[in-house]
Amino acid sequence: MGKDQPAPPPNAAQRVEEMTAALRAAGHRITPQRLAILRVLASSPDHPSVERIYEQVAADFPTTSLATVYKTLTMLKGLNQVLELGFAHWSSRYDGLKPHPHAHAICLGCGAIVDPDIGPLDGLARRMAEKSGYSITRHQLDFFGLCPDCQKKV
Amino acid sequence: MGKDQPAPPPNAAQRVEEMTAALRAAGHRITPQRLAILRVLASSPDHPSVERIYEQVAADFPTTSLATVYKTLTMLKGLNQVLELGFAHWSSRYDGLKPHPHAHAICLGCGAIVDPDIGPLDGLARRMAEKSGYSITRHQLDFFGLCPDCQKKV
DNA sequence: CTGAATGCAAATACTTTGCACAGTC
DNA sequence: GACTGTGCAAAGTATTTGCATTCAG
Repeated sequence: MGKDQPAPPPNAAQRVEEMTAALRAAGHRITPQRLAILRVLASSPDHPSVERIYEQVAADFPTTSLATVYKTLTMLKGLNQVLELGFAHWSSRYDGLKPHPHAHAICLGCGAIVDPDIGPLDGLARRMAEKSGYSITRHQLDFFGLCPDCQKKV
Repeated sequence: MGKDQPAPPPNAAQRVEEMTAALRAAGHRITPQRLAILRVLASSPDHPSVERIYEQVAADFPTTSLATVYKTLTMLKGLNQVLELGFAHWSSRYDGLKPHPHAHAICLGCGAIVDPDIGPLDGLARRMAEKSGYSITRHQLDFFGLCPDCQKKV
């Protein structure tokens, strides 16, 4: 049992299935380590960092290495089974529950990340494509501020 | 004379003034190195990297160091005189012309960055604040894809 | 003159890579 | 049994920091 872990989402088991299937379909093997990583991803609505995923995996699987976590995440990213939230000054965070681009709010105080549905960005993406001439394949929208808890602490 | 540098924007001189004033107002000194950095920022619509800024500054000012460029940019960031576009797997890029958050399109082929006006994100920011309870102070919206030139090359 | 800024080099943080061994299919 | 995946350690990249020297105000 973790510290203040949010409740695992209802579709966790299903997501593990999907990710497993995607790996197999791409000709990759399902090792115990990978399965453990998938389970962590599928049950973490809090967008864990590599380090955090590693800690949780290492709990049941002490011999796991950070490198394996990195490699697995890179693989899942390539299969669009996990969304990487990359930042300049902090380590990346990962979303294995909704592996398609969507807006996030990041707390500058404690690092908490949430992703309520605020509607699609298709309109903006289309306008950007038109005005820039770029062919857009991916996007990242991050709002930075303070979460309710950290607002109180100031 | 640079390589394929875009034309410097008309308000370059004015922006140098503004940035200089902001530095002075904050009690910082205007050194030749800093002035050179400001000039590069004010005349670069292409969102240069630190390395690129450094190269240009070093052209007229061979003794400049990367550390100074980093320190100056951090300072300007704090004064909201430059916008940092931070990414996970590439070095940050800087916008000294429009130092307030706005959408960008990044070419995954050549790294070109453009920022046509696609309208404000206030609505989304408000919705995110309401739904998340976060107090939002800053945002970053990036579209990734291929620029017109790189589309041809594929 | 005096304290802030520079420039060098060393340190840091995160991520990737090479390779021998282990374990899945 | 073949060959991918793992885990360790070393390498790589981007950025920050410490400190003696220099210089702007």
